[in-house]
Amino acid sequence: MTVKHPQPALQDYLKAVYRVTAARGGGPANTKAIAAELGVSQPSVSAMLDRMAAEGLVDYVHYAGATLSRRGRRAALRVIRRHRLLELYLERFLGLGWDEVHAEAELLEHALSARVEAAIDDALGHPAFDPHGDPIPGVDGSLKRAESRTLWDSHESGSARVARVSDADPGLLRHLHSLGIVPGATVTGMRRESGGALRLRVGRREQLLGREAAEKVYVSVV
Amino acid sequence: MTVKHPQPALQDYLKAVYRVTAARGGGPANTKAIAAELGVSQPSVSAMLDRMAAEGLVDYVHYAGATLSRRGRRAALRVIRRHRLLELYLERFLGLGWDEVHAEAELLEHALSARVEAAIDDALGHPAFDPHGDPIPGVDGSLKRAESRTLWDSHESGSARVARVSDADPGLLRHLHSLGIVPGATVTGMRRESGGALRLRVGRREQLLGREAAEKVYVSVV
DNA sequence: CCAAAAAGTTAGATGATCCTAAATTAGCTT
DNA sequence: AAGCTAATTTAGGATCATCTAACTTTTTGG
Repeated sequence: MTVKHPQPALQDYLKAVYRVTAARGGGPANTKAIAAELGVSQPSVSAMLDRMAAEGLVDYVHYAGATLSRRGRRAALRVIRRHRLLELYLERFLGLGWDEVHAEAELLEHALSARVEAAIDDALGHPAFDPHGDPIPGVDGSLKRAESRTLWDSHESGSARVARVSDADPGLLRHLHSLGIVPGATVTGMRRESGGALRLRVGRREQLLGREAAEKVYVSVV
Repeated sequence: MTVKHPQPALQDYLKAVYRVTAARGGGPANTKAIAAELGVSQPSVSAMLDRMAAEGLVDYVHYAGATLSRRGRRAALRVIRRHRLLELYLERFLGLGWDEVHAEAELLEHALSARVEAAIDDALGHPAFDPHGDPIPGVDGSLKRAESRTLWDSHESGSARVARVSDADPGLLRHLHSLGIVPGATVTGMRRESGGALRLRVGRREQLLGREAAEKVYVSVV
């Protein structure tokens, strides 16, 4: 029998194409980056992109890369919506730490029916952002634009508001949390130190944050 | 060392062997019944039982049937635990109807990590029964014995307490709910009618319940 | 007690997803 | 513009879970 909804693997590829495309400012996603994103070999990506192109989910030009079609984008946003709703739900209602929720949501997102998705959305009061500050797409595929300026790059502004934090690395998340760097927090007095660190203040604590980490925190300048 | 859960299909087979074995009072589960339980062909079952036997999950004698090994039983109870915890959680915390929760739990149960399983168990206060009155196995594999006397067979007792209800048929569940036949309810004045129905009272409502349905309700005589 | 029916298994194939190794293409660099 | 290198695709398999068709074993009923 034919399966009607995207398979788990397909959903992961949709997300990966979406993320890689975003990271390239809209340019086509290349095989290598998608493979890295998913922890899969490049030939696997090639093959899957062919399949997705045949199903009208991506525009795929061999050797050039893939871009989500309108349908593909809608499907990708739906997967991302479920992921982020789950992250927030797991944090709020089940007491998981913000460093744990990404991995758990990854497991659960493919098993979430529209019914339960809606129930979770209701329970959360139709939230706009997940625990890392990433915007939650609407059922209709609408999406708030995310901040793209990193904390590292905002060293010349007097102060900045933390908008979101890259979500996949639990260690980083625990570290940032311990420094008080969470969405909504205000950071001031940024100054780059020699040696690739950023000196900054959160509340009245003076801190040092490595460049690697500071580039994974996105802010709006205030 | 992420303990690798058995694959989704394997988990479904574990549950199926468990249920068929139970339905046969401990006797080995036969291929046909397992196939019917899972909606799969008999050869598929044959092949999977071979695999499960190789992994030490079942004792399988060709042409005779399969029984869960100690390990297989533990694994099956773990899957059932997750299923029933999810059913209860979905009903209590997400407002799903008792006729919906079985299907949704079926989808989610294979994606539930031990971490989230524990969080759900905590949120529910370590419950002993799911919404249909089925006992929830402990993490250690302990299990309360379930009532096995059906409402249909209790027609000679003056009254009975509903203990549990077969959970897979949403239509039946809605019907029973509308009659007030839910776990905990007390039923009195049972009398078999000609034509295969059971006359009974719930509270002060006099009702008729078909034999088919009355055989899917389990009671304790009071 | 044996032949037909029922149940079960073997054989062979399919589709999804993944892999490695080999061939091809594109993009730099000189 | 020729060649090197990095990226990509093609080729050829492997595994898992499933199917149908054909064969075998067990059960059952005259």
